[in-house]
Amino acid sequence: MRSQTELTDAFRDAGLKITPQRLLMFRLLEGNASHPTAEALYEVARREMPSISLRTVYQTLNDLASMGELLQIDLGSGPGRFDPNTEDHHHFICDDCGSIHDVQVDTEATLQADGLQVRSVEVVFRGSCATCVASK
Amino acid sequence: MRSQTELTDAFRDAGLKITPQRLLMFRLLEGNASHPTAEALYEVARREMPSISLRTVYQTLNDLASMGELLQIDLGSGPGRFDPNTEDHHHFICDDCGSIHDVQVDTEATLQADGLQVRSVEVVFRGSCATCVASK
DNA sequence: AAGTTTTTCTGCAAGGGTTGTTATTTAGCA
DNA sequence: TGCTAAATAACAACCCTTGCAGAAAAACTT
Repeated sequence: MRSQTELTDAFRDAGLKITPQRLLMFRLLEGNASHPTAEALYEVARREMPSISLRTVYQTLNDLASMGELLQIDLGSGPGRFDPNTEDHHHFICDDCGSIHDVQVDTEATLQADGLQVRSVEVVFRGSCATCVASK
Repeated sequence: MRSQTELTDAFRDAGLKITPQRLLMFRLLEGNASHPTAEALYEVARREMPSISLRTVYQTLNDLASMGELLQIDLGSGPGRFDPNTEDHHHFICDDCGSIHDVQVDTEATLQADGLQVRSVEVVFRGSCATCVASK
């Protein structure tokens, strides 16, 4: 995700208006490596802006995601997670505590199935994170 | 997924009973490479057994999945898909028509993040399948 | 700076997919 | 054949997300 200043320009360029709610979201997401849910962001946002609605949080997250500023991670169950890190990376999910960790993997996977036009690759690792391994 | 005979034994061993509903599900799933949804299986099952409930379909799918006889694939949105092929393989999802294709990939991905105890790896490729590429 | 337009906001209702609940039925065994 | 534990069908409820309406606010215009 780009900086608040750049996002402001990008939103204006896209014909979207800059509102206090959106600025707050930009701020909460910048550098956020916790892979938060919409609900979690909503809770934090409410401390600064009690009147903000969950609907607006979802709306802004969707806007950012469709602009490519945000990645949405689906865990198969439970709410979706959002990741402002749009660099090429993958995820490790701790089955014990649910935490998500960014991981770099050299995937030079070669598809053997011919005729398939690959547009994206998502790799999800599951297991136990260092903290949970230690606490066993 | 194992054969109906083996599944019958496995269910009995686990203290689960063999019912007509379960036998029907075994049959519908054996060798099924269509990655069906619960709903889709329900529709097919109803033709043979009109009284079967969607709840029972889900129940049996969950039982099979927790016994490791079935894999559940999550596409991020829409209903979950089920795969009786439990061999080590990955998936290619056509973004155009939604079809799912099994693919073999040599993934010798080496995790660089230390301390993470990997238990499973899920790789999801997205793009356009051969059929959809041809129809463009 | 005030008016106007257009977008966004909030609050709430509704949606899809899956699971919980419960009374009734059934499989498996003595 | 009768007993007991488990499975079933039907229905309600759940979670997460999106649709909708009217009120509010941002940005453009003059």
